[in-house]
Amino acid sequence: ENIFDRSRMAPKTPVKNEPVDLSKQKGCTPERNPITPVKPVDRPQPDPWTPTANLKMLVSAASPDMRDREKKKELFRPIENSEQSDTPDSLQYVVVDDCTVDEFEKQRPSRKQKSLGLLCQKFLARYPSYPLSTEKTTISLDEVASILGVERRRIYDIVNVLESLHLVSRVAKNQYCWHGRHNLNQTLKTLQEAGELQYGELMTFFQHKEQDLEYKFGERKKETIPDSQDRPLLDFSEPDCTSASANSRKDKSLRIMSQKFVMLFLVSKTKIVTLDIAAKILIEETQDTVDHSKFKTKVRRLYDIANVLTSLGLIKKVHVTEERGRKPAFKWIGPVESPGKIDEPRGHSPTSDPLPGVQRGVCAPYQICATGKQRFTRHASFNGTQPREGARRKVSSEPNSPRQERQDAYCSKMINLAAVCRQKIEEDTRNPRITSPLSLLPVPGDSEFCVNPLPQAVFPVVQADVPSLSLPNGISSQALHISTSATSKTENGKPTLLPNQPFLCFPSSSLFMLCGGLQENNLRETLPTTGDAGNRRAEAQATVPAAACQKRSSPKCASPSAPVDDEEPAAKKQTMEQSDVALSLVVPKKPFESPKAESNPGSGCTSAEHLKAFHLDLASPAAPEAADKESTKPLDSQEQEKWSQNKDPDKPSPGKEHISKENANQPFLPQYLYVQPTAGLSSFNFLFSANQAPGAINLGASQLPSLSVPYVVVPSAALASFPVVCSPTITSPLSPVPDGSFSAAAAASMNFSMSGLASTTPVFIGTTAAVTPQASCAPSVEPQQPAHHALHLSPVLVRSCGAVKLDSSMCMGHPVTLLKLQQPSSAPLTPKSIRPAHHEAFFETPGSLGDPVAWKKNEGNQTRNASSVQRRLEISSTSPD
DNA sequence: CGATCCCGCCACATT
DNA sequence: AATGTGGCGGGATCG
Repeated sequence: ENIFDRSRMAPKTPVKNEPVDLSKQKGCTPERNPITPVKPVDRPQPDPWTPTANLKMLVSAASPDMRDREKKKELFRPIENSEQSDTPDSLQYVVVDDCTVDEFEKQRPSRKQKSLGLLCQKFLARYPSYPLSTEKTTISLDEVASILGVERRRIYDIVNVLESLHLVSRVAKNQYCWHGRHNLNQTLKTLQEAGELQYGELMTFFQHKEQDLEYKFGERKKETIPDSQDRPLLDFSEPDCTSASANSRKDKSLRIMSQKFVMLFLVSKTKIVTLDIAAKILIEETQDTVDHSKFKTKVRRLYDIANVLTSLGLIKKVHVTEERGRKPAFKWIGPVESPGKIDEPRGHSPTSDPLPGVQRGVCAPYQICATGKQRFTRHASFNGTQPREGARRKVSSEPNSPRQERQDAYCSKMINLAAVCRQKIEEDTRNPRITSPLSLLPVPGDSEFCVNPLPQAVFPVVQADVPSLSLPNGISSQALHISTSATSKTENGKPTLLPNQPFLCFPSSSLFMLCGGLQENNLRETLPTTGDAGNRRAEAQATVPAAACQKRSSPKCASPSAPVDDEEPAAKKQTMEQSDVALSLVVPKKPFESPKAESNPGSGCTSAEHLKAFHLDLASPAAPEAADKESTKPLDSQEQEKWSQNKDPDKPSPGKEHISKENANQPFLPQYLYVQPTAGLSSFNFLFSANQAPGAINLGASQLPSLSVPYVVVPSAALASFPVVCSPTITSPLSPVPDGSFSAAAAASMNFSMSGLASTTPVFIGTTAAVTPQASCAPSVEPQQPAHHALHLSPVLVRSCGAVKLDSSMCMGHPVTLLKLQQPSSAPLTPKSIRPAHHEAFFETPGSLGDPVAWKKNEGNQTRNASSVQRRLEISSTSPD
């Protein structure tokens, strides 16, 4: 029958679709599927000619549904039958003509027939779900478009979503490679992990709480958004595919949105996600700007994505009725793996309770591309933020070029953003870790703020461990290596710095303070339904991005009970991965605000909420762990596994101590410094403080075990001046510092997750600091602190981390030493011994600190005062020792 | 009338 | 400059 259509169509020509087909087809497929007829659907008279046509018509008349159904069948059928078609052709042909008459009815194909979902089904029908590995199916967009009788634009919609799930990959212009569902589970797993990091809490929040709350967009929207998230998870994609090459491209919103959307389902306990919640979460804007129109557009896109996912059999439409009424929603009906992932070899949690998994979170904004290549892919976090309009587009897709631009953009945006980083630890190397996004907030005045207060900001550095960032794998490789090496050295070596720490100076302008928080991922918690709800909420709230928090004051939030959270976190951790933490960096704009929002992300913000979150986090061992991990990172050597193992064990030990002692547990809020690079991102460097960040970050953070590491970013330029340094190992001591001396040290580590690869190992960078010999520098800074402390990485961390990640890690950071205000004295650690540094060092920001809670822990530090600007550093170093 | 979401303009990216 | 991509949102259709 179908065939007929085609034929008939041709003659008719009128239909727009047809014409297209013909022309295009010519090139492509005709042969293959001569049959192609399928498209006909659109056309009006579908059936007439067929024998059954009349019957059908009748049916349809009787029931629209039936009609639709029939049509669908037809559509699909063609594909299947295609072979046959030929023959009939001629016959049909004739018929067709006659038929034309029938048009009346057919005329309007009805929108449904043209739906993206239907189109997608047709598209999918053309390819085997599980193609033989041997055959490599390439898809020509033009060809498919013509065959299916649609404009290419529509095919992009489908392909983009499929690409986000790695069912296809782009190999060249107009060419995609069909992979089928072989890797679907892996992809989903990856997304789930990523999703947990990013959205775990959020989802919980929304699902439970949020609903209750209403959100009005205007306001809250922000909150929801955690901010930037990152996007990226994706790229990694299956390694295997190789197609990787293609990957890098832009991250377009559709692709990213699709992944995020899927993540939401995977993270959701109920596996049901309402459109509005999804839209809210996916709207990256941090800004309030979010407006209705934006929301509307987002929803439109979600429908597009949902249609494709529905065709894939991954979700189905449902409605949820809430208090408010019934809302459209989608339920995940695809494979669910959740449970599995959770466990991990690690085993972390159980025992660890005290320190439950820690993870460090790191963040890495980047993802690596999957492929071997190493490129960075975008930062997720960063990206997220900015994205708004123009920027987005621009985002380049390709690996190459655009990046810089973006970065630059990022920078600026970054400010706004908060990035959170997380890392997960997993035993598995394989999995790449994901990073969390970081968020940075700009501080008002930022540039200086830090500086100013401090005279040149010098910070004593402590090294803490390092935080690592996760980078995408490939990317960094080199860099990483370097760093690693450095780190490693550190480990071994000694960190020279310790003792004295040099301070760092940052150029004022460039600095920003960041606060980070940790978060865990949580998995989904269980449902909330229970009484927990309340708690949950709290959690959720916590999660909520700071911004949101800010804005809303959310009294609610306050309510949240910490305790609960704690528990959960732990549980979650265990369950889940454990430890991921996200960091967020925030720049406090103003302290005052801070209390609440300010740092949004981080600490401050939410004060209560976040705090809670933090607490939780803190409470949980995670932090410690994180620290450990970090320390480990240094090099390598240790296997990841180890590290993971170590982690647990370790944590408890040293790391914890540190952590605990300080605030670590708590609130974190560590602050970070961020320096803006003048140039593009590329130049950024981050410094981390040791601690975890407050969980704040947005999102929910809640429990993420991870640690956050604070870090600072230093602009390259800045670095230059600094002696900084890098990793301890490295030591760069060399340089003298120009200015003053600072050494920088920061070690921050970043983790990058590698994409596919693996593991995520965190990497750290060393931290030690470089020292600058000169004390000169230091002094300036704070008197309080003596500089002692150096940090080092903790051995443990190092180990663990180290090995794995080497590559991954990046290192941007230079180690820095931080001083901890509080306990400065103690500082002196042995370098190695110290390992835990983590939490130790960090900068506090007043604002962020603001939170009472958070601080409380820190209190020691003292308050940072308020001025936002000023921040002190603290190191928590190990402390007490 | 709100939920869906097709359609295709047009900006941006790539060639 | 041409062509590939794909963001985006008007407005049509569905329910």
